[in-house]
Amino acid sequence: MSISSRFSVAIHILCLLAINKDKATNTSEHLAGSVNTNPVVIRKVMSMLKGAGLVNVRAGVPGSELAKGLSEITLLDVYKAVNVVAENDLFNSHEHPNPDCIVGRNIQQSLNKQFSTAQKAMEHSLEIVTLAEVVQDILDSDNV
Amino acid sequence: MSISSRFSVAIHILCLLAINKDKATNTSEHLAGSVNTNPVVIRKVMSMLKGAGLVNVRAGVPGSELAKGLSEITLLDVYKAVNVVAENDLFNSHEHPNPDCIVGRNIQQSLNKQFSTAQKAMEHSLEIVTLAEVVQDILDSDNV
DNA sequence: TTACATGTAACTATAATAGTTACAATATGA
DNA sequence: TCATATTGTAACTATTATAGTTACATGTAA
Repeated sequence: MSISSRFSVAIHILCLLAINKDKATNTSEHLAGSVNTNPVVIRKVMSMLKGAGLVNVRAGVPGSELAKGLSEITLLDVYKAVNVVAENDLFNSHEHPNPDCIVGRNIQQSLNKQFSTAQKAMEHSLEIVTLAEVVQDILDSDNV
Repeated sequence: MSISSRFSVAIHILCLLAINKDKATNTSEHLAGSVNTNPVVIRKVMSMLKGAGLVNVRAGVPGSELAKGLSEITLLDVYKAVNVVAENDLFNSHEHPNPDCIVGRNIQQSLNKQFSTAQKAMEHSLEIVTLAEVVQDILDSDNV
């Protein structure tokens, strides 16, 4: 199991928009060239980012741009925008354990506690990083 | 995307073995009755738990038992035993971004850092909880 | 040696991902 | 206004993983 690459594609796109300010050139075709995928994949991700208020893009108008400052967008914002993991659903529990068994009738709530805590720990790690840091890291890496 | 319920099934099994010390009655048939699944599913999970040294079970001999003390088994041990998430593979990155683009040629290492940190945060959360706590929680819940 | 459990291969149904084709809807410049 | 180019989306495919199931070989012990 792995979290969908929609997330990494979304981060890639947003970094590109941050670095290339020339809005009109940021078409799905062009972005697809950098990500190395199909333009329709880009447009689908773009549609989700637009829904979350992270990018500006309009039907018929070529190109796109960030709708917020780089340092105002955390990795958690992007993660939620592209809907790769549902609320409290990183871990999948088996359903309908036997209620006639002490373990069966109590384990779900115990697991939910632990799983929820673990998921939150992961999400918190994404929350404390902004795209500004990721872009800076990319620029730094390229200048070595 | 969700992490396989093999993990929750494995925890369920281990809790049962902790509560029912009568080894011979812990057959895959019986465990399947509490988890509410097929005995073969139990045997597959059991095979992985055995491989990780968490349970004792032998071909031809009915039943099973814990191979370690409850407080010596963390949720991370179980998670690794059933192999639900590969090393550094919780997040799936898009492959082959364009090396002719500054973002394309640098984003993978930036993402790997962030994704690895997030995965470790989640796994650490599992590491600090032992099965002893989960079993105690189950017993407490049942006595309300 | 019989009975019964474990171990495992092979198959099914289901669901999600990533990519693709096709086309409608939209906006803009000539 | 119309031609053109792009976005938005539906519909389809191939691939992969999960969870469950059947079938049967293997192993143990009474």
